[in-house]
Amino acid sequence: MRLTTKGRYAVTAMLDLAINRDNGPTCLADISERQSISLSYLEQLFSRLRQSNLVQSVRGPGGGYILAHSSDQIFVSNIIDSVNETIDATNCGGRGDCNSGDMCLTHHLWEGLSVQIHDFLSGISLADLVDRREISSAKAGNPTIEDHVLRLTPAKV
Amino acid sequence: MRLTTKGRYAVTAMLDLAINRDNGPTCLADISERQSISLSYLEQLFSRLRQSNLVQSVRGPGGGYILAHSSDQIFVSNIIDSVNETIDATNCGGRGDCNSGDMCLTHHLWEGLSVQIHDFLSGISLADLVDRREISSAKAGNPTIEDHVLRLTPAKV
DNA sequence: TAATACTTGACTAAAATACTAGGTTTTAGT
DNA sequence: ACTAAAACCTAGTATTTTAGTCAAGTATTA
Repeated sequence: MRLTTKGRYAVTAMLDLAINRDNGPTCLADISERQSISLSYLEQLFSRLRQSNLVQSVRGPGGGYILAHSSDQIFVSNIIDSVNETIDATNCGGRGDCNSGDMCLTHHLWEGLSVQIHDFLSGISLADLVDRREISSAKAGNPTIEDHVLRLTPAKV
Repeated sequence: MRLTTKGRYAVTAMLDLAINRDNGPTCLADISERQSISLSYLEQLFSRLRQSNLVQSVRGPGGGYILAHSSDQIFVSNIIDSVNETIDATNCGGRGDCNSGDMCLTHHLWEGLSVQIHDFLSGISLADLVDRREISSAKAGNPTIEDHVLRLTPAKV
């Protein structure tokens, strides 16, 4: 989980798509102008979004991008995961060969926290943002904060 | 709100401090060895943490750093805010002189989302992490997810 | 008084971010 | 068939951030 302006750009662009959904495919040039994001940077972002099957492209004149799913099925976490590489939370490259077990404490700890945040953002859909609804727990089926429990390995420091 | 390995380092180091609290001040060299973070990088991070009044330094032999408050009064959001510059969510540098009002839509939108995440991390204290307790809502007074409502300006796209 | 420990600042390398430039396909419309 | 609009692709570049090193301090106290 990485949270920077890059993710904001992607969420903003996807939101633009969701808002203009009724007008058919939205071309990147329009998004670029409306949201003040460089066209080529958008192309990079949408390349990833397309590979993640969050959008579908329509080539040729009048083409552009459309959401691959309904806006209540696309969540902020999906978008951010799509454009950001995930952080390697381990110090040993995931091999688990760390000395004295200390790394495993902090590794699992941060991983748990990261899951928390991820689950939280999994509860906010594009539809939520568009409709300005209360997020999470307003919709049945979404995990509420009470559902998230940190599960950690025993401390050893 | 920015979420990278830098914040993870800071949270990890602060957690190390919380765990070793009973042994008096903890020196950065010990944290460096236990958590595999370079000493000088820790110095940079703790310079910020001290300026934010999250830790206090004890100079001289046997010195080190101690938490400036009890571990249930220090929250993950405090730590991350301390070491990361905040993102400017506006395209116009906060002057609000954006054309056609589109920026203000996305600006307020992202700002609202950012507040959500921030409030969420404000519900997780160092004590929660140390004790591996259920986070948030397990403690009275912490905001629950239901308390957070996105407040946005009217759309205009 | 010397060891310990924090402070400060300058510097560097690597990575990520944001953008630029210049193409190539694809395809709707004429 | 031609044209233009759009996706799509590749490569490069500038800036910022991240992560860390190095060096020369200052303060504390055993």
